[in-house]
Amino acid sequence: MKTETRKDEIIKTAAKLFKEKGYSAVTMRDLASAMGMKAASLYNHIKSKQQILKEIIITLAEEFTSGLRQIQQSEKSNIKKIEEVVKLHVKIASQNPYGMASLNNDWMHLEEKLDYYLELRTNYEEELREIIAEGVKKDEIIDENIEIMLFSILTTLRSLYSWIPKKEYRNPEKLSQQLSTVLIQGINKN
Amino acid sequence: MKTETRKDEIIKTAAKLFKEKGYSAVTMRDLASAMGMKAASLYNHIKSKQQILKEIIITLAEEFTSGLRQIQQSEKSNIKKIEEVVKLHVKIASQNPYGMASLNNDWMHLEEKLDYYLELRTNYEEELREIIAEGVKKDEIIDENIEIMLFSILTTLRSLYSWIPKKEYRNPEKLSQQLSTVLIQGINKN
DNA sequence: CAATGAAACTAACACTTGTTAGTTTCATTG
DNA sequence: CAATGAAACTAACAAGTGTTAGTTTCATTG
Repeated sequence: MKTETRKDEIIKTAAKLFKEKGYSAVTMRDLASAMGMKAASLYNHIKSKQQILKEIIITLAEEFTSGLRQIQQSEKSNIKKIEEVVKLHVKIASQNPYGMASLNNDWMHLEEKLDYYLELRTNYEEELREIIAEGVKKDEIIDENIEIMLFSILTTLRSLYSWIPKKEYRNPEKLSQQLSTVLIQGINKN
Repeated sequence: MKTETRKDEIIKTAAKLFKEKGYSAVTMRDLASAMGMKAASLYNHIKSKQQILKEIIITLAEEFTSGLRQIQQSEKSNIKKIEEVVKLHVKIASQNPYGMASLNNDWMHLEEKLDYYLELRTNYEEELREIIAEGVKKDEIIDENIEIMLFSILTTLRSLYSWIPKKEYRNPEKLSQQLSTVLIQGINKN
């Protein structure tokens, strides 16, 4: 683990600002000011505003992709696989909640890398859909509309970044376990 | 139901554009071009770009607030109340998915009305939290972390706008029912 | 048919945007 | 101590921003 470069600091700061106002509303002067420098100085470290967004989003998207692939290849039940997916999202969102905001809200501002991002995203959804479908086939999961189950789980997990900074969610183990319970068992007592 | 004014058309078109690129990335020239006119002409109908955002968001936020108040005042079980909340979200998101995108993603760009919006939002969350807490107290709902149940339900409902335009969700009755099942009963078969 | 008024237009404004070019600062190193 | 190189700076740019002022178009109406 090498020490953090100036470029890394800029990207981290940018992610924080992007979370608050969105990519388009953050100017290079805003970012420079948050870094304690002038806008032009940023360009000693980064190539463009666009590149910052790209690095934030693509890094995260690839983390999700490789994380899910590992889960997919394991020999667990499909319910257990979903629990692992919950853990994956909690872990990544805990490590980088700011970046997750860009991933969720600013992906459409990717330029050259937009198609690549969409490919990763589509594949991710498809693999998760298959886990659910397998679960239904093997009688682990109720025979309800698969798209709705997928939607419900995925949107909850995708929004994690906005709740995780609150103090009651500092413990990723506990959060993952509680979230799994709610998503899988529901909230009904009977 | 009076006929749609030019102003209404502008706001509707703006909501569509805001959904695709976000408030900050949509210019008045983009909006004008989508309306088939020049940017300056927009100002015959609207006061400012900011006013468009305000009308989109505040209208929706107030719809949610009054909708939830009615549910709260009814004499149903808390589980039934949650089912009604699901219906409310499905109904509003079906009617105005574009506006919902602004409500979810661009509320931070409200200026004078930001505090008012945040008040409505906080109250909404608090009332829903109370329904869940009541449900737990009355043994209708499992005694799990209330914040997590609230989070899970609310984020799913808040993201509805992005899935509803897909054809399989055209039937609001069916969608509400299926969503309620998944959110309340979970996905587990046992 | 003259007057009205809604709704478009052209032209321009002051300011902000991302980015580039070239320069300065200064601790580290041969 | 001279040379290096990372990291800041100033100044400027071309393009784009929201918005205003004043004007034109033209169907509707008294």
